[in-house]
Parts: sequence; structure tokens; C-alpha cells
Amino acid sequence: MNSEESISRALERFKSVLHERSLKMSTVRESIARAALNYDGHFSVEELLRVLRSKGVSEAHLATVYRAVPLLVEAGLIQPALLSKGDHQRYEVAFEREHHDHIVCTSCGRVVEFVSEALEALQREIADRYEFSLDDHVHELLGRCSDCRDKPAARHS
Amino acid sequence: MNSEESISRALERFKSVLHERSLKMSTVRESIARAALNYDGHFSVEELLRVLRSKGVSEAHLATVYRAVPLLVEAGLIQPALLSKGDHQRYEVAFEREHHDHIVCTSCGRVVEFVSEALEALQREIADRYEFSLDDHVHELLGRCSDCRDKPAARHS
DNA sequence: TTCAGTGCAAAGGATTTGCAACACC
DNA sequence: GGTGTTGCAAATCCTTTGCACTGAA
Repeated sequence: MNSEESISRALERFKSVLHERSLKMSTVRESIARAALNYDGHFSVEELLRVLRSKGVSEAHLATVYRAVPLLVEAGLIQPALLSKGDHQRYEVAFEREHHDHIVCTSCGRVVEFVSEALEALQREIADRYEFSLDDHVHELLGRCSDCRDKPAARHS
Repeated sequence: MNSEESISRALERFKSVLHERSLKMSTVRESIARAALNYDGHFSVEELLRVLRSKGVSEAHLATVYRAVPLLVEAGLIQPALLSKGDHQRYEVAFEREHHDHIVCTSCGRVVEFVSEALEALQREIADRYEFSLDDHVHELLGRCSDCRDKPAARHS
């Protein structure tokens, strides 16, 4: 979810990244970018396509969306998320959003985002200890939320 | 890598988990379990099969290994590892090994395991904060090791 | 006008599944 | 002897690609 101004800046950035690679900003590409930027939550390529279709905004083809997604990632508009969810890769808006990690309920699938500077610091410290320069990390906590604690564990997808 | 005694205990456990599900401990299943337990590092199903074949221990079929792996995971002999490595799922020995996370060099692919009680504690704290019971987590640090810091980033698979 | 973008269909690659023959308990 | 197991091949599922046509700069 983004404000109109934020979306404009994001599209501007997208366009400039495309330019650098001598690629073009097409109508379809822009629709896909907008749909992604407006997506509230974590989406798969298939789900993004569904939104595009439902809004009648565009008749984008599945393959086209698959081709656009890596470009959106490269431009920093979206980023991969929810690695542990077995099925297909999911993404979330990254543009002008602060870094966060996720805690996922394995029973109902609820996802909560959290920010912990202590955690970030600790990770930098660990990377230092092993003489790694830290570029990124994948971090997800898995458990059961307050509503599901009593129910038996059951991995959702 | 495990001692002979550890392997015996692991096979015992495997057998009992199979029993609970009225499944059987076959020769092939045992070979697969042994190969997995002896594997030093992080393996894919395909790689595990390769070891089985090379040792001439067994003519296990790929599909059979795919069928055995979830059972080995359920019995706690192995666990999924290296989620962020795009290609296929990898596993590592879990039986009688202490919990650890990984730091991966995105340039040369080197993987270092680390243990941090502070990190574990912090994760429990965060789960508490959101009223989640913490069952598990996925955590990988990505960066470049001391040998690769100068080289440009290049994701390995 | 010239590359790049798109739709479509077909290819890929990892994993799964149906089924008949086979092996444990 | 009766189940569960295995090999094999075919089927899936997500994702990628080749190609002829369309579109943006």
C-alpha cells in the first residue's frame, strides 16, 4: 500500500532502471508495477496477475508478469518474501518501506511483520565474527499465534 | 558425519517412527538413511542419490529417495537447510546435532554454521511480544566471505 | 524505423503419483 | 499371505523460453 506520490516516485525509479538497461517502460509494464505497488500483503505472481485481471486494468499474460517481476525487484520496488512458505515465491512492496522480518503462524497462516534493531545489530556482529561482509538475510519466525495456540500444528501453504 | 553409535540410535529412532505410522524399515530405506546420516554437508535429493549409487550400496531410485526424505525429516534425522539457495531443497543431518544457523557467501558459495544463544533469546522475546508460541525459524545471513570481499557480488546456486 | 515487449505455446526442471511387481513382518 | 515398498513412466506445478507480431522511443 502506497500513497500516490510514493507510487510516482517508484515508477520514476523503475523507468530509470529500465533506461539504464536500454529497456522500455511499456503500458503493460506500468500496470504490473502499479498493481504490485498497490498490493497490500504478500503476493505470488499468480495472485498479482489475478488482481490485474480483476481490475480489468490490463490483459497482461502470465509470462509477461513473470518477466516483469525480476525487473521490479532489481529496481527495488518489490522484494522476495516468505521464503519458508513451500509453494511458490511471494513478494512484497519494498519501495520506501523500512526493513522488517516476518513471524508466521503455521496454523492459520497469519503473517506479522516486525522490526528489531537489536536483531539487526546481532546479525552484523555475527557476520563480523566470521569475517563476512553482510549484504542481506533471510529471517522468519514460525509458530502459532494467540488464536491458534491450542489447535494442533498444521503447516499451511 | 556421525559416529557408528549415533547412527545406530538414529536408525532405531527412524524405525520407531516408521512403526508408529505402520510403515516398514526396508533395506533401501535403511541405505538411504545411512547415506544421509553420513553425508558431510548440505545435500540435495539428487546428491544423496549420487552417493548411494557411487557407493554401490543401493540401486535406490530417485523417486524412492524423494519418498524417503520426508520420513527422515519427520523422524528428526535430517532437516531442511539453506532455504535461500534458489535451486532445489537441501538438507543436513539433524540427529544429535545442536541447533545452528548459516551464513552463506554469495560469491563462492561457502557456508559457515554458527550458534548464537543471544540470537535465540531475542527471537523468543520477539515471538512473545506478538503472542506467538515459537516453534521454529528460518535464518540465513548472506554476504561475502573474507576471500571474496573484493570480487563483485555474484549469486551462486 | 528500429529494438524491445507481448502473447502463446511449448520446453524445462524439480518433485509427485499411479500402478504392477516385489519384499518385509 | 497380506501390506507396504519400489521402480518406472507419466503427470504436475511453477517458471522460463522461442518465436512471430505489436508497440514504444
